[in-house]
Amino acid sequence: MDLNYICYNNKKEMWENMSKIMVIEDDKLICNELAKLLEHHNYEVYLLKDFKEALKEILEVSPDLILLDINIPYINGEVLLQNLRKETNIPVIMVTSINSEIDEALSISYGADDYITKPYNPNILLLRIGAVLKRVKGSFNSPELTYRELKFNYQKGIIKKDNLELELTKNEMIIFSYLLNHQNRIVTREELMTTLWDNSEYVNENALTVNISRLRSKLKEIGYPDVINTKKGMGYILL
Amino acid sequence: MDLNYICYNNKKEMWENMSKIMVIEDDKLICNELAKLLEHHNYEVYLLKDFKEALKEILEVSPDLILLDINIPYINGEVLLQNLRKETNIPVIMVTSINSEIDEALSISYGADDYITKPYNPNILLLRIGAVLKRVKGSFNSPELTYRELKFNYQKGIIKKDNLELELTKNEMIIFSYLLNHQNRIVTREELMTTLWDNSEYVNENALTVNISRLRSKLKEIGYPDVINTKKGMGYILL
DNA sequence: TCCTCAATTAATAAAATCTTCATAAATAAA
DNA sequence: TTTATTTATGAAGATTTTATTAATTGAGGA
Repeated sequence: MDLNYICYNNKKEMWENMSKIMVIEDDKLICNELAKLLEHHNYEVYLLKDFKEALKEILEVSPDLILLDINIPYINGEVLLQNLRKETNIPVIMVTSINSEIDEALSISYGADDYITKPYNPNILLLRIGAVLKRVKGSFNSPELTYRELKFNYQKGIIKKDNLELELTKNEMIIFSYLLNHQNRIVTREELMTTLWDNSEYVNENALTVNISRLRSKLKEIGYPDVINTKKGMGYILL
Repeated sequence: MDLNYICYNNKKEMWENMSKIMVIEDDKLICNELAKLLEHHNYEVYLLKDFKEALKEILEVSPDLILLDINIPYINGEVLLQNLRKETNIPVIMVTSINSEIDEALSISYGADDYITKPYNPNILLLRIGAVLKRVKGSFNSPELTYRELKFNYQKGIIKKDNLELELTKNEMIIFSYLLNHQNRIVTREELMTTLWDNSEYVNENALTVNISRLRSKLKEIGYPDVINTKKGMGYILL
């Protein structure tokens, strides 16, 4: 059978959790790079090199997201987008050439969910993809924050070290990620309190202490006993 | 010139004391109200209505704080926040819609310094803004004050010399940073007293002396025995 | 309904830092 | 040199802040 698209990353056992992304792009180089990038981030990638039957194949594959290059020869990406929108709501991220602001405005008015200009930063692309998928599916692979040898996945609520996994509770996660995101300074207890409990009525001061204590002991379990440093009278800081 | 942001309150003579706040929000009504509110409280307000070039303009304006609406169309505020965090530590307060608990949690995981839900009480917003600014006040633009070969990081509460690190306690930090910020003159003991204990009369004169003594011995540890110079009957000065 | 687990409170313990005290040193004045 | 005044230091003791552990509550799942 003569497939018009290529599917990378066909580890079937993972399919259920993976998001399908269809890339419509005529430049082979970019195509391959994109495929690698996305594959590496656990997306299931389909490449489409031209617009022949594009619509049909989109409907067949039913990707979770389409990355659409607007400068495909012979046909205008916007037209495809317009046609697509008549059939489905699959989110589309338009990839436009540099400084074509008009395109940006237009693609959105035609129903693109986001746009990105070439040349783009791969990380930004990934973030945008993640954001769009999250909007649509309510879930997406949130990037993992790393701290030393630890990988912290907020969405899943786990910290990984090699193949050790640590499950954090909601409060522990909030504390850890706040500290993680402010490694450069002392974080006051007050700050953590508002982060955890907003302006909620009165919550015992000690609740925070207890939560930190538990978080510490969990971190200790995987060999990080002294990462949360107490600055008495000032707050905490991640070492 | 076609500015993408608007600057309110441009009384130049006040700029130095004023904090710049960049508001990223698409709703014009809210925008204007916010601008009025903040302006009225002597903030220098910049409005950004969409995300085109947001990052670039943020870096250009270099605000002291960013108020970021998470529900801007086309792109996700979280993505901007993530990207922003790669470049700078400008504090961000996320403004989230009412029933988006996920967003609240996420904004923290992405490194927001605080969040507030719509509709918000203006006074609470102001308080939060004040709190965040106070945290970073003074030290934001130059997180590390240098003194000879010493780097004093107020936010981390440490003094570094090469790879030696000295941890200071709260009082020691207050004293050292005060001296550091007034290197050019003699600082009276009285001044230091009020800085440390405000006006509480009940504190023994000697408490200050003892605190200075300890600070000195710590500085001595890293090879700076004589930096705090006593001017008998007058005060202290940093050599 | 009961059970489980996380979150909070409560009670107590442990630290770290701060202040005081007693006394010594340093400087200025007489 | 002597004396007075100011500052230094070292070691308690006190205070405040944070930790720990256990008990209670409360929500969600079996």
